[in-house]
This record gives sequence, structure tokens and C-alpha cells, in this order.
Amino acid sequence: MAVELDEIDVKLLTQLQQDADRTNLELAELVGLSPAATLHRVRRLKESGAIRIISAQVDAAAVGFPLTVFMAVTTGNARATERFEREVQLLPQVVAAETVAGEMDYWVTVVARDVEDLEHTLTRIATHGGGRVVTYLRLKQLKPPTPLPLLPSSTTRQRRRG
Amino acid sequence: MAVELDEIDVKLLTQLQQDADRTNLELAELVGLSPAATLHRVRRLKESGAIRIISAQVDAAAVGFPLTVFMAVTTGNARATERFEREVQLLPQVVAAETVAGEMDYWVTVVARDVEDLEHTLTRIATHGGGRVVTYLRLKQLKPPTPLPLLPSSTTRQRRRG
DNA sequence: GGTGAAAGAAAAGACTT
DNA sequence: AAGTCTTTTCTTTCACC
Repeated sequence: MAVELDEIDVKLLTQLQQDADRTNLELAELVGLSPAATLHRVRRLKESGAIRIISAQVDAAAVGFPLTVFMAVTTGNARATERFEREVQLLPQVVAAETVAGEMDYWVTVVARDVEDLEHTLTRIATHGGGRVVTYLRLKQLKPPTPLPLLPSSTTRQRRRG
Repeated sequence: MAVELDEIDVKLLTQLQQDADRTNLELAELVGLSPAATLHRVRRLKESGAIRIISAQVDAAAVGFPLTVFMAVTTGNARATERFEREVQLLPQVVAAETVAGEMDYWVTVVARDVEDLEHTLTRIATHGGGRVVTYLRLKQLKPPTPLPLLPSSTTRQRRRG
């Protein structure tokens, strides 16, 4: 919790997570601040690292990747782990990967143009350090990415539940 | 594959996925086009649905959510499924959820301020339709979200592998 | 940290190729 | 579709509160 947020910061972050494709003027109006102050705030949020990047969310299916597969992966020994981590970085079809603690060791997101493409990527992973591999074919978004349930940093510890 | 892309579209989408916080002028220079043409292209990509939204990627840990947990969930009967889907929509700590085909039925992303907060959310899910629930605590990003490995839509079917 | 105004930059539109 | 030019609008900075 490195960054302190007041109510306006929370509003700004919530708005920007939903749609960052707005002019500073619109944003200022939305949060009830002057354009100049809004600009300052947003810059501060970027510099502080609260906002990592602004990026375009591309519809994978619309641009030729109708298949998205999530994979839970375990690796055996240190050698396999190393191979696996390298392979994940190299394969462009792997669009995200996380290290996790639990029943499995990694969570990997793969996109594919077709079943053949998919099979190729899964095989590569299975034969490059992947031990147990469980795959899940993404069917649909039940809840699309939602803004974080932010709260202002109160001096007296905040606590609220949804 | 609803949207046809040429080489410049691919460049634009790749750039915008990495950083959409640039002026149209900079973007135009990057892809080697005039500002007006670039503006047209980007608008077209938004209208066609290739670009879903432009959004701020917020660092959850930096703004008070040090814990991210992925959950694989199965629901039993139709009644449990309905309860579960409703709960997922209601809980603000659930920041994303997907329907998947495979060993489990859902993939859910949860953020939490602390272990207590997390326990609360996991219990809510487990007691609202969640059948078998497997949780994975996110440790670190192995491969941060990467642009899709886009290719221009050639008339003769394109095919390339990484 | 905020406001308001003025200068500079970028986006939007019309026209040409 | 793309380039250039002009108009309109937004962004940015600065002086002040």
C-alpha cells in the first residue's frame, strides 16, 4: 500500500480503469475538479506507480485468435522449471504467465488461431519443462475486468466489505 | 476473425497494447503515416471492435490490494450455478471471471486487502454455489501481459509459428 | 493543492491526389 | 486510403490564492 489515495484519486482511478480514452477536460468534469488540477493528479498517479500503463484492450477473437486457453502447470525439478520459464518467455502465443502458490505452480494464458496452432503451443509447453498440465478452454467472460474496489486511505484504518 | 488487418494496423495495435498513452503525432511517427491517416485508422480499429477499450492498468498492490488469488471453481446443479454467477457479479473483490471448459467450470480472479478480507470473499463464494474450489495465490508475474502475436490478414491464408 | 487565463500543441474536418 | 492545410479544441504552463 505504497500510494495514499483520497476520494478524488479513487474516482480518477476508477474512471481511468473503465475508460482511459477521454480528454482531460471530460475527466475533470467527471471528478469535479479543474482541468489543471486533474492533470496534476493523473500525472502523480502515473509517477507514483499506481497507474502502471495505459493500454488498448484488443479483442483477441476479432483479430484472429478465437481460442484462448488457460493452463495450470507444475514443473518438477529446478532444471524443468528453468526450461519452462524460458519457453514461456519465447512463445508469442503465451500472452501472460503468473507464478502461483497452491496445487499448481504456474498460471499461463495462451491464444491460438485454430486448434492446430493451439496444439502446437501446448505441446511445446508440455515438452519444455511442463510436468502436470491442466488446460481450460475459455468459453466466455462471465465478469469482464472490473475496476478495483478502491477506498480512500483514511488515517484511521479503513475497512469495508461488499 | 471479423476484422481485416494490414501491416500498419498490426503495428498500431501492437503499439497501442504496449502503451496507449501517446499523442496521435507520436503514434503516426512510429507507424510511418501522417497524423490524419493515423487518426482515421485508430478510429476505425475502435469502431470495428478490434480495440475494445483503452484503460489504465492499476498496480493492485500499490493501491492497497497486496493479495491476488485465482480460483478454479465447479458448480454442481443449475441452482448452484445460478447462485454462484450472481455472487460473482455482486462481490466487488471479484475483479474478473471466465466460464471455461475443462476440469473446472469457472476461472475467477479475486483481490484482497489482507488475509481476513480474502477469507471473507472465498467463504462467500464457497457458500454461494461454489462446489469444488481450488485457490492459487498469485506470487509474481512471470510474463506480464504481452501484445497478441498479430499478423496482417493475407488473402492467401497466413500461417506462422513462434 | 487548488483556480483561472493565456500560449502552445494536437485533433478534427475539408479538400486534393 | 493517404497527404496537406485550416479550424477548433484540448493540453500545458504560469501567476496567484
